[in-house]
Amino acid sequence: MTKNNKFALIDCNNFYASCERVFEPKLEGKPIVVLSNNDGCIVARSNEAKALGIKMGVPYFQIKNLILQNDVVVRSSNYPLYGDMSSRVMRIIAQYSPIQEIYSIDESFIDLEGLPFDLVTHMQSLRRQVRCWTGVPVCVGMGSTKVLAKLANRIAKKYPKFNGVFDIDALPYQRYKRLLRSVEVGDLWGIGRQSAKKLSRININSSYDFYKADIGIIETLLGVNGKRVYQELRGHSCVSIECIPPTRQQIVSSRSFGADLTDFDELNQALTILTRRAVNKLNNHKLAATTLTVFIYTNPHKKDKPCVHLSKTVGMTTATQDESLLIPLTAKILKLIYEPGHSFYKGGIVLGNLSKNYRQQDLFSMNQNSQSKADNYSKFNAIQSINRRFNESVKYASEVGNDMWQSRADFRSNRYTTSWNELLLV
DNA sequence: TCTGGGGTCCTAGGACCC
DNA sequence: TCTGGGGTCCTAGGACCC
Repeated sequence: MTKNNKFALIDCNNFYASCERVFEPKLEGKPIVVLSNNDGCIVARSNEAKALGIKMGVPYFQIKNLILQNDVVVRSSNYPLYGDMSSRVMRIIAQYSPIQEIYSIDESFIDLEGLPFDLVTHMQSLRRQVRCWTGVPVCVGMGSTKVLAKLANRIAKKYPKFNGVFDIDALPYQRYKRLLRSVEVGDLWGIGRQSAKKLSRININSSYDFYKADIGIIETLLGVNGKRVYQELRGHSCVSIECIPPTRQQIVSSRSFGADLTDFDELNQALTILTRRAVNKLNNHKLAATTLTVFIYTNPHKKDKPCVHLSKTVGMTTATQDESLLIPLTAKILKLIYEPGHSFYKGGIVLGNLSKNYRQQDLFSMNQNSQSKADNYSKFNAIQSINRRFNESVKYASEVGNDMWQSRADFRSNRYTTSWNELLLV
């Protein structure tokens, strides 16, 4: 290690559940769960819900009884609300360090190295300010590597005596050792279920077992990623902060449908709308794509029916961001892969091989009537600006249909911060 | 009846080249 | 009987993250 790194990980506590509470304070102290799209699985739980033994990721229908018996409050996920709350939290965090990485919707790393403050006090004031300005509770973990900051955050959350801020570097070795013994290796950042299983076969179960292990064995078993975690756990920083998000490689837009679909037109409606969403994202990032993948799946959980994965990728000669090309192309690909007789439960599209959108011309189409190209381009722009202003009011015919594909969201709260019609009433 | 969505990176294997 | 060595690129699948 050449320099003394110092990272902090700020993580919102039970983020989605906390966002719901901000706008419904009567939920304070009650068990809350938030469901995934289509009200399928549990994706967030308040502490009270965790205490009831509700696990992350379990299907909602499997624990419906438990939920009813314990008066658990259920919410469908409300991404416009969470996304907006997240950006408010992130802006506050940014004031506490010049170097910030927004790692996920509810987590941010900042670089604390060289800051002329007492770091624990500095982070306590961050916590207070986020809580006070947004209503969202956060905890802060500090360490000389990202893996250690993550681990420290766990401790900050778990033990109230630290008041939400914990610096793992401050521990003397004996206590650090004890801490590692109490954490399963699979709870380290970067060690997932499969790796934990492999490690368990050679009697590595706790983080301390992992810490003590031979680096060669770890690399053989887990590859470079495992080796990185190992080194970070020993205080050698291998993963740096990324202030600028790397250009994305692909844009995915997919859904499990509200009901199983068998009909071509129903599938086409769903995929058209999903394509439009992906294209909007593409344009927001000022990117263009050269490949388009369309896929439809039957439900793998239904054991009595064959599990069918149909998909096809096509490449285009030039990178495009034009929905008037991509939407018909989706329909064309769907026609190629579609097989009648199956019940499809999920589908989507992937835009791949993304590049910066320079509106580059195809070398081989230079001779084409450039006037028709220009017409096409201005039509595309006109539709886009109308849709931005009037809420997606110009549609493709294939976007209109029976809406059978629409996901369930039976328990959605209001979009309090992003929709005029859904403001909080006082 | 009912089982998320959106990403990244790594690795192994195939195709291809000289 | 006997079938090189070294390299690149692409893709599919696996593992991980939230």
